[in-house]
Amino acid sequence: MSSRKLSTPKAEETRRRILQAALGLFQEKGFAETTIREIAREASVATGAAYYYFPSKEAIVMAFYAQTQEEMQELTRKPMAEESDLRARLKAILDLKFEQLRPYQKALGAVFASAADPASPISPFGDQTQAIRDQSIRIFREALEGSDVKVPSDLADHLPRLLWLYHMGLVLFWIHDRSPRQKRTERLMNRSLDLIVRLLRVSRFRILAPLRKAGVELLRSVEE
Amino acid sequence: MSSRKLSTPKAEETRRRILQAALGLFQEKGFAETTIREIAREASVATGAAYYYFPSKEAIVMAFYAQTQEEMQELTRKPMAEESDLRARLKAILDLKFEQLRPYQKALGAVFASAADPASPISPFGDQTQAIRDQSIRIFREALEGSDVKVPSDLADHLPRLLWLYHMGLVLFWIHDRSPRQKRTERLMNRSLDLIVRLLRVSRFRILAPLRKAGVELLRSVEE
DNA sequence: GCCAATTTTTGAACGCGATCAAAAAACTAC
DNA sequence: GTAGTTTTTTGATCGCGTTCAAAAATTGGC
Repeated sequence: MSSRKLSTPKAEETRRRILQAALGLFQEKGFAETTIREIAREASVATGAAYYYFPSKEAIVMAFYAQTQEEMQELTRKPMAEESDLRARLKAILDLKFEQLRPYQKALGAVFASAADPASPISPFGDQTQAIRDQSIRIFREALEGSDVKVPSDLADHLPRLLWLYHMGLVLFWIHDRSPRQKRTERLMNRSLDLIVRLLRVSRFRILAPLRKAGVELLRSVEE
Repeated sequence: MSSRKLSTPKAEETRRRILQAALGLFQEKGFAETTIREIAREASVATGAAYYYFPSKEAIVMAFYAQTQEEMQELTRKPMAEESDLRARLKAILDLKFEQLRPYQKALGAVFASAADPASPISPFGDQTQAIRDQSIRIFREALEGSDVKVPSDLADHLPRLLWLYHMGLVLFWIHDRSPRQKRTERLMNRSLDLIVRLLRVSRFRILAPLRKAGVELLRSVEE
């Protein structure tokens, strides 16, 4: 994440200035179009200073990940305490997420671009993002555990990860969504939530047990 | 794709030399580590020549897409004529795909990296790759139509796209798969194929009709 | 075969992300 | 306060992808 063991003098302020300048510019012009030189200029430091605090341009995005994930942890606390219906709990998480990411929609296109490259340091699936990812998955675990839906235990083990993956897919769709006010994402979210909750409810039926078992086997084989 | 309206003198040969040099180097060292200067040197042309034939480094990858897709069209002809079991037909397609891509596994990481960026010209989901994508989806349509499985027509409309998406997911998994001889991908492929075929077989059951309908609604909302 | 028009090839130049030796500032112990 | 050490900042420098004006090669009409 950061290249420094945050030695926390007042010059830690510089780091914040650089991060803030970067996010502002990412928001304004996107990730690829923002140059390190601009970021540094905006933050009133020399070009090299950005590299003193962040090992790369992409690492700045990592810092952004971490920051938004911490915010999410806070933001979801209230709805998780107030609501017990699973659909409502999941919708609350997703709504908060999109509200939080909205200003960065354009910038995130380029960020997600690294999603699929195992070599990229900012891949949401890579080693370097594991801590942040785990924290994000935990939110879905809590959403499940505090809800009224009872899921077969073999399936329940995999559900938080699966829901996290689902939410990443939604974010990916949202990034591409050029419809007015992202109505298509809204529709997809509502319909997919319906389907998910219905699938979970029928997942306990005896007739579907062999199918469910095949599904769980599949999930197990993915998780090594 | 190509920047030239392939004026087809013998200097079209140059284009082939550049593409071949690029693919060789991508295979050897990966996409990001291969420089345009190297490609040009390997092809015995000046740096700028590469840009005369390909608008960018990424466009070379696009040409690679197109070429492999044409090969796939050829390669799948035989198994599609010989086999009628759906699972076997799908497995044949996937096996051929992985066999074809194996030499480029490392290079493809970087290629797929653009998958998620709507702005990237080489995103497999973007406008510029539509022709190639459609051709790829057609292979799955043929695999379905020539098979023995009967699928409800509302679902059948969406299946080729869905199977294409599934196959992209598998390729993505395969790129990340560092297990010996990609055994994990092999396992995931077999189990997911089992599940898909089973799901298709039960998709006609009356009891599941409402669930299926919800699923089809979901698919429809994605496809605008 | 010749010359004008066109296509192809060249390599210097640009701004980029990133690096690093050295300068400046901040901190520590006395 | 001062000297020595560490942290922070600087900007010149590197090789990269990409651009482009100009040179070279090719083509087509006569």
